[in-house]
Amino acid sequence: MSRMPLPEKKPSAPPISTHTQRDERRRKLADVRQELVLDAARSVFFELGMEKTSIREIARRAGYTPGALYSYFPSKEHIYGALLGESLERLNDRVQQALIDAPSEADRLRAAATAFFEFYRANSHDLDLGFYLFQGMAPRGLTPELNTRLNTRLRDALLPCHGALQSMGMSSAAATREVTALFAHIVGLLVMSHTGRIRMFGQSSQELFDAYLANLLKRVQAK
Amino acid sequence: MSRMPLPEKKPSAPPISTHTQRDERRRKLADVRQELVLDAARSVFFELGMEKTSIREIARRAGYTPGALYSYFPSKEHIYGALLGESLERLNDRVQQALIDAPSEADRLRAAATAFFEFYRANSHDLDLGFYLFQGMAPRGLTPELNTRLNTRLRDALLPCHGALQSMGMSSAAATREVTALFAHIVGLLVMSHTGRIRMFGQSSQELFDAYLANLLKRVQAK
Amino acid sequence: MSRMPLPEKKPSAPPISTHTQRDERRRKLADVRQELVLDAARSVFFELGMEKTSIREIARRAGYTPGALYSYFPSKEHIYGALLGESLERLNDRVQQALIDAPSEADRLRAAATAFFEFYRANSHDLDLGFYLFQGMAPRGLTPELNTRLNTRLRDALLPCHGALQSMGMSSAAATREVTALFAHIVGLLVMSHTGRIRMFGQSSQELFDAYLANLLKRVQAK
Amino acid sequence: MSRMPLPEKKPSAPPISTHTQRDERRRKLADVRQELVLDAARSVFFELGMEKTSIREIARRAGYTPGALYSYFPSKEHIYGALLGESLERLNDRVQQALIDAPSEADRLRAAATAFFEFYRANSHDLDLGFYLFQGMAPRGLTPELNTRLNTRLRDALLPCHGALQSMGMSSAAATREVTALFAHIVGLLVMSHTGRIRMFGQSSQELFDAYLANLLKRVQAK
DNA sequence: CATGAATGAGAGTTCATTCAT
DNA sequence: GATGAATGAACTCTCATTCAT
Repeated sequence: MSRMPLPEKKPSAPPISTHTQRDERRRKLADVRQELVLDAARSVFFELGMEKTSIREIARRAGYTPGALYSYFPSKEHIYGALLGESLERLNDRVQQALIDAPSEADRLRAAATAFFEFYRANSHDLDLGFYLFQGMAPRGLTPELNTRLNTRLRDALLPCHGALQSMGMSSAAATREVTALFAHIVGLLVMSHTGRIRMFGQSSQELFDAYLANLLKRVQAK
Repeated sequence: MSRMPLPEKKPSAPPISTHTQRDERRRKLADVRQELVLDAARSVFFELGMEKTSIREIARRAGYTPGALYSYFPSKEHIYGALLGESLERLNDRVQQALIDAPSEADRLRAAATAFFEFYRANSHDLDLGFYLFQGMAPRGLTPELNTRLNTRLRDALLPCHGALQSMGMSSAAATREVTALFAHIVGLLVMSHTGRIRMFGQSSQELFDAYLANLLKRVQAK
Repeated sequence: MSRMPLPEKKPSAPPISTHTQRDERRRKLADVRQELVLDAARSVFFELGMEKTSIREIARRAGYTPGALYSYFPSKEHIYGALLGESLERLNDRVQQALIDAPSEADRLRAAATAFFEFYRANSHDLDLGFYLFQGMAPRGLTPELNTRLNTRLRDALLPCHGALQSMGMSSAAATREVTALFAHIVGLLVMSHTGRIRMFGQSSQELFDAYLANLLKRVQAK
Repeated sequence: MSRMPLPEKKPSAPPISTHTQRDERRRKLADVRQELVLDAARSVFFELGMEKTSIREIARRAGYTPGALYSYFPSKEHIYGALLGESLERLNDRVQQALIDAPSEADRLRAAATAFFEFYRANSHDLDLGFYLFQGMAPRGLTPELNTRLNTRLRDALLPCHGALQSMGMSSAAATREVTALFAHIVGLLVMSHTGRIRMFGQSSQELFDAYLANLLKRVQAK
C-alpha cells in the first residue's frame, strides 16, 4: 500500500499536476466521502434498523441530498453491501486479536470461536446485515465479485477455528464439518436470542454457547 | 332451545331452517372464505417473500378487492399471524405423527427432533413466517393473546423432546437447556442453509443435523 | 297524542290482528328501534366528534350491522338530521322551562336568552351538529321538509326572546333584528370559545354574554 | 477556491454566476413553485371545500404528482397552515389600508372593524380556513411555532381596534373585552350568514354589523 | 327486518431512483 | 460531484353504501 518516493525527477520544474496525481487525489477524496456516507448509513441502520433505513435519511446524516449518494453507490443494496464488507473486516480483526495470546491449539479454538460469537452477540445489527443481503444464494442486488469477496472474508473469520481443529488432529474434512456446525450453532443461538425465543425458555445464549464449545473440545480431545 | 322429540316422523314435512342451522352454514361459509384468503396470502408470501407481499396482491389472488380482506383480518399482520398459526399446527401434527411408532425413549427423541427439523427444512417459508413476526419479543401488531397462543404452540412442538430427555434420566432443567440448544442448532442450520452458507462450506444441513443429534444421544446415554 | 279507547267492539270475536293494528304495532317497534339507533349515533358523535363518527361505529353500538341502519335512515346525513331534530327539541324544552318562573318581560328575555346560550355552551356538540348540516343554504342531503321543520324549531327557540322584546315596546321588525343579532352573538361567542380564541384573549364567554345581554336590556329599556 | 482579483477590469468578461446568485435563483424558483402549489390548493379548497380537498386533487391542478407536494409541505395540514398564513396577511393588509385615511380615533375603530368584517364577509372561505385549523386549541398537525405565528397575526389584525378603544379612554382590559366581543360578533354574523340563518330571519349581516358598531361607539363615547 | 360480505373509490404518505441543471 | 425537484408506483387502511340471502 505504501508508495515508493521518487527521489529526483525534474527538480526544477514547477509542480504541475500530472494526470495520475490529480486522479489519485480525486480518488482519495472520493474514498473519504464514500466513507462519510457509509458512516451515516451505519448510524442510521444501527439506530433505526433495516426496515426504517432510507436513502433520504442516510443522505441527510451524511450532509448530502439523496441524489448525491448515487455518485458513490449504484443502489441502496450496494450501500448495505459496503456496510457488510466493513462489518466482516471488523469481525476478522476481532478474531485475529483474540488469537494473539492463545498458547495452545485448544485455546486458539476457544478464543477464535468466542470472539466470533461475541462479535455478533454484542453487535446484533451486523448479523441483520448479513441476513438482509443473503436472502437466497443470490445476494440481493450485489455484483458477483463483491459477493465472492464477502464470502471469502466470512470464511476467513472461521479459518482459525478450522486450523486449530486440524492442528488438534482432525482431518480437514472433519474440521470443516465441525466449523460449519459451530457457525450454525452460533447463528442459531443469536437469531433466537434476538427474537426472544431463548429468553422464552429461560436460557442464556452465552451459557449455551459455552456448553457447545465445551462439548466440541471434549469431542476433539477424545479422539 | 331444546326441541320436542317427535316420536312419529313427519316424513313429508319440509326441512325447516332453524336459526342455528343458518348460522352454522354462514359460519362455515365464512370460514371457507377466510381460508381462501389465507391460501392466497400463503401463495403470495411463498412466492414473493414477506417484504413484497401486499394486501393488494393477496386480495387480487383471492378474487377480492383490498378492502374486503378487512372483513376477515383487522390488519396485514394478523394475516401473517393466522398463517403462522396454521404453520405451527402443521408442525405439531408432524411431530405427533412421528411419535406414533417410536418404541424407546431414544427413538422418541430422535423422531420428534427429526420431524421438527424436517418440517422446516422442507418448508423453509414456514421458518420465514416465524422470523417476520418474532422481530423482537413483541410480534409486530399482534394481540398479546395471539402471541401467547403462538408461543405456546411452538413450545408444544418441542415438548416431546423435552419429555424424552427427562425419561432418559435428565433433570427438567437440563432437558430444557438441551432442547433450547437443539432448537437453536436446527434454526441455525436451516437459516444458513437458506442463505447458502452451508453449501458454501460443502456441507449438508441434514448430515450436520444427524451428527448433532447423534452427539446429543451419546451425551444423554453416557450419563 | 292520546288515543281514544274503543269501549265495545265485537266483544265475542276472537282478537284477530287487523291490518291497521299490526301496522301500528310495527310502526311502534320501528320507532323504538329507530330511537335506539339515534341513541347510539348520539353517543358516538358526542364521544368521537363529527369526523370520527362512522356508520360502522353507530351500528356497532346500536347492536346492528351497518346495513341494518339503512332500514331506518336513507343516509348518514339523515341520521345527523334526526339528531339535530332531537337536539332542537331539547333546546326548546330548556327555553320553555326557563320561562316558567319569569315574572317580568325583562326576566323573560333574560331567562330565554340565557337558557339558549347555556344550552349550547354546555353541549357544544349540539352546535357542531347544526354547523355540519347547514354548510351553505342547502342542508347537506336533507329533504326540504325536514329542513323546514328544523328551521322552524330553531325559530321557535328564539320566539320567546322576540315576544319579550315586543312586549317591552319594540316593533316586531326591531325585535327580529335584535333577536338575530343576539343569536349571532351567542353563536360567535361559542364558536370562538370552542376554537380557543376566547381563552386566547383571556376572556370568558359567559361574562361576555352577560355583558351583551345587559347592554341589550339597557337599550330596550332606554326607549 | 479564491480567485485572484484583477485590478484592471476585463469589461468583456461574461458575468460569472456566483454561488449566491445561483442559490438565489433557485430559491426564487422554489418559492414560485411553492406559490403555485398554494394557488392550486386554494383553488381546490375554495371550490370543493375543506373536506373534499385532497392532496391528489391539489397535485393534479398544480401539475404535479402527489408525492411531489411533499417536497414543499410536510403534510396536508401544513398546506392549510400556509394558506391560512397568507389569508391572515391579506387580512392585516386590508386593516392597515383602511386605517390610512382615518382622522379620528372613532374613525380608526370604525375603519379597522369594518375592514375586518368586510374581509371575511367577502371571502367566506378564508373564514373556513381558520375554522378548519382551529378545531380545539391544538391546530391539527401544525408545529407550535406556526401556530403561534398564526395566532399572533390574528391578534395583530385586531390590535388597531384595541388601540383605538384605548385612545378613546378605555382601559386596556376593557378594550380587550370589547375587542373580543366585537370579534365574536363578527364571526357569529358571518357564520350565520354562511349557513343561511341570517337570511332566514330576513336580516342582512352588514346592517347588523353596522348596528353593533354604532352601539359600541355610543357606549365608548358615553363614558 | 337484518345480515354481513363486498364494492369501489379514495385517503395520506413513503420511497428508491432519475435527471436537468 | 452535487443538487433537489420530480416521478411513479406502491403502500395500508377507511368508509358509505349496496344487495343477495
